[in-house]
Amino acid sequence: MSDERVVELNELMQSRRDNLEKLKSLGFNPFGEENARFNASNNAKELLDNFEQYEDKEVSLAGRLMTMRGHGKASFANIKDISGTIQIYTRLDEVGPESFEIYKLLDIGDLIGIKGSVFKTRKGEITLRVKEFKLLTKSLRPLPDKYHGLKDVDTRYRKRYVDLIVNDEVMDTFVKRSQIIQEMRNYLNDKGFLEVETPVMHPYATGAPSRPFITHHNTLDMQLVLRIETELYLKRLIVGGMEKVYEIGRIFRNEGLSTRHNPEFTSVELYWAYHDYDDIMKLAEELIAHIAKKLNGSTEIQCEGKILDFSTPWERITMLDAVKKYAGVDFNQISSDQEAMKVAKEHHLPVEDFMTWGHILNLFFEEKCEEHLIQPVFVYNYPIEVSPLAKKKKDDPRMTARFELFANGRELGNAFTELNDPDEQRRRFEDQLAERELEERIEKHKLDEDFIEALEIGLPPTGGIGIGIDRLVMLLTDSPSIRDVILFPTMRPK
RNA sequence: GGGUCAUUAGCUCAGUCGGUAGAGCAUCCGCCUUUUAAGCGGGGGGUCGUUGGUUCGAAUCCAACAUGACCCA
Repeated sequence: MSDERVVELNELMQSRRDNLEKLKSLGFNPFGEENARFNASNNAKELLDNFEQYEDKEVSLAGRLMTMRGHGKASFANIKDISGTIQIYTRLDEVGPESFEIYKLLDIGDLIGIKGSVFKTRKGEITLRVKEFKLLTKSLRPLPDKYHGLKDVDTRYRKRYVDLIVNDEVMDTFVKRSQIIQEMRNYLNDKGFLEVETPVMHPYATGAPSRPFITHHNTLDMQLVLRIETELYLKRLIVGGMEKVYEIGRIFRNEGLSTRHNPEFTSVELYWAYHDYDDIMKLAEELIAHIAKKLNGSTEIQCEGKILDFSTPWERITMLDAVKKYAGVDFNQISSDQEAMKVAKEHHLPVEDFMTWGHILNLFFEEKCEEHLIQPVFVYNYPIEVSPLAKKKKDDPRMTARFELFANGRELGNAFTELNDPDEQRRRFEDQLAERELEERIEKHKLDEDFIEALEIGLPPTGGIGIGIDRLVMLLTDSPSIRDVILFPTMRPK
């Protein structure tokens, strides 16, 4: 720390550094001890929930000092740990004059360890009566207002550590996020799925229609891209005989930011050999119902003022029926691309020249139906044009054995019976690439020859699904923005 | 990419018609041994996002830029 820097400190920070210097001069340097463990006997919630058990008993606790209310020769304060907040009460005549002098050098935000006993104040608040305390870390910057907290969203996302300290619901959301992922693993592991890790850095972008982030490997002197999906590597593992695999991991898409999109996000993809999309549908609804029940004790979820019921089985509707129901257009009565285009224009949909019957059906679905899908629902049988990796329906070659699951008007997952015919897969990839060129959107896409080769070795009949973890967490924690469920969302540097 | 809004003390916010800025919390000093948004008395703290412009004079009006939020594509 240069002298120049010290001069820039404002009054609030200077006062904390002054207190630190006073503590050091008294022989207490909170940063100076390498053996600074503090073994707390309890957390705040245990003491609050089990007062009868702990009343007048000696306990210890560690946490952050959140508020202080001095009373001359005594003081009340609140201590917060991950479980909650408990009041402490410190008296000059109980800790002694030397300790009380040190107590007076504490600041809000300091981390302290306390030994004491539990009692109830006159007003009935369960309180820890301090016998000894130890300053574990000095906080050198002020925390936000104890009452109004930190509201500025920009600061909340950039300084998430402060957000977590002062906004309890933020901590709650991220604890739940962790539990959701844990329950997902528990469920899949119990079913015999194998968790695997496939490369994050790919030689080129494949599989999904998205722009990649591009990077470079120095020694190999080659371009690499960050993955935009995990699908093709996981299916290679099914070829290899793994039979039931899943990967929970980060995906990177070089696209816009919004309340529903962050450039890096987390997905789970799973693949199940010798099964199909019907089996995956049952697995998906059970998986999510399981997570909801573990998280909230119920399959009913409160979300944006609505009650969403995840109890199984969920509603199932074909895309054709959904479009008929919500857009009032019966694509069974439309046979040509020209006719479909005409109807789309009548409905003022943003059509593009390359679009065919299936694209337009899908466009109707996206534009007119998705927003109505509030209760959990599987929409199945997707047009082949928008499903390059899904198996064609035997009885209707325009359609694939694919479904997406929706809740609260948003897509949560995408699944299908995997296309395993290598020659058809090659044709679909080629069509997809040709379409990309027409759209002039995508660069650096190449046909994944090695994946085709894997299919030639033989992919068993397989069902697979990808679920957006962030969107699932948004739903289950009633968070309106994806930035509320990602600890450090992508931001421009200030 | 387009539109709307926001940016004032560490935090949360006022600031009227253009006249060089206020409150609560926090902080500092004094008093206070069951308070709890503790209380009482006193003090300090600001390049009003940045850069220009208009004006005798700009937190305030105008423009550009920066960052963010919301809506649209």
